[in-house]
Amino acid sequence: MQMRGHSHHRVHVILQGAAILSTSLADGRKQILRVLMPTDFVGRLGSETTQYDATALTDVTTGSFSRPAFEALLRISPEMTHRLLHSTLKELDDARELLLLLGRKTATEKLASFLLALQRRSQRLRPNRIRLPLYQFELADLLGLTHETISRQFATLRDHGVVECHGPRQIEILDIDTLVEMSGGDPNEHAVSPVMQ
Amino acid sequence: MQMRGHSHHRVHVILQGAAILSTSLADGRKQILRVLMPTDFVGRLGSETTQYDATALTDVTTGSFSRPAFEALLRISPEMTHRLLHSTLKELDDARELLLLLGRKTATEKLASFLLALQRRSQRLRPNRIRLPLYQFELADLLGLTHETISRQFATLRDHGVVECHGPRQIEILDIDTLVEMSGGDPNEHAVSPVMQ
DNA sequence: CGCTGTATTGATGCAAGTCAAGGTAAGTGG
DNA sequence: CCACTTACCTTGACTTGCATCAATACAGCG
Repeated sequence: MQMRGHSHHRVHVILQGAAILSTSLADGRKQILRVLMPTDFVGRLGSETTQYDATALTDVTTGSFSRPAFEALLRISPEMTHRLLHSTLKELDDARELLLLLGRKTATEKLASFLLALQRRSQRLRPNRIRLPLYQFELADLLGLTHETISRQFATLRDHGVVECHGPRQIEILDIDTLVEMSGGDPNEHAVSPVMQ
Repeated sequence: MQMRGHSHHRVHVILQGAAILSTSLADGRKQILRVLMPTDFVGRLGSETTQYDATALTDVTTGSFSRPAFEALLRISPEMTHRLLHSTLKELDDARELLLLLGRKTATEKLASFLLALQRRSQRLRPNRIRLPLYQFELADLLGLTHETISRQFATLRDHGVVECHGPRQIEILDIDTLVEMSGGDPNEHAVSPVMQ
């Protein structure tokens, strides 16, 4: 699957597999905006103008609506509208987390944060063993780095015994406390008493 | 106005004035997520966990709902739900534009892009005269730079005759073509023919 | 076996950060 | 009115984290 700008004015839902949503500049610099997972929507839901690229990471199966059909569905079903609203709000929160990462974190913190977010998300048999959905060179485009820097950051994580790599896109977290330390911390951990003036 | 984490589980609507929505790391590094303008919503709409800071830039008047009251409103009024959905989708698009800027643009491109976005938005008497809603040091926290870098970028824009500064937070765009050139361009300008495999 | 695509590692350069010292303009109050 | 403060901006010297460029390694596979 490779789509430019969600052609045909259709709305898609990811049913199985993973994909990435990205945008890029004229000279080829690319920024991945989101890793799309099952239940995620893709398409021109809001503005008529903004277009993104969707690229499959694995085999993907999707459901698909024409724009008018989708709008009719929303008109008929408040239930559906609420679900879409909540998933959009979740996407917005995820995007904002990424804004902080891209704008203010160092390379080390970026990778550590990403790995922790991934671990939080994926509840697997062995929780410290995670399958990376992306290659290192794709990770670079998600974290706003080069693939060389990603490789070097993985190397230092390995050297410090924080993670272990088992083949490509397969890593194991050995020392999660150090990883948390290296991540620069969550924004919400320093929550202070509510104030309003 | 200064709020930490939208206390009281309330939802607010900006009616007049401007504010910023931001988040920050434990050590003080800060990322501005959005400049809030009239009609923007603030509050814990989606997740129960994520908290942001809202800070007024000017005098601000807001409308306010308790969380249950707001949820009741959404249940009763599909009209309202649709409006909220659309504004959330718009916020998501804005956030994604900022993701590209933070992850992949240079300092020059960041400032140029910001000024162009500002000009696009604000339809004023003299279109090339714009009031910056933020001080330079706040701009730094929006664009993922330091205030020194912002100042230097303004200096080079001035030196090249692209903009002129009339007092703080008041600038005039003299050469919009060069500014567009310096902005690195829009992601959508290189749109290719739609493909889907 | 030799591609092709991904990852590693080293050498070097530079954009932006850091540190530091003013500058300017708008208050404030003696 | 003028010292003094406060808040924002500017500029310079220096440092550094990450990018860039380049070479090599490695694994899967047709």
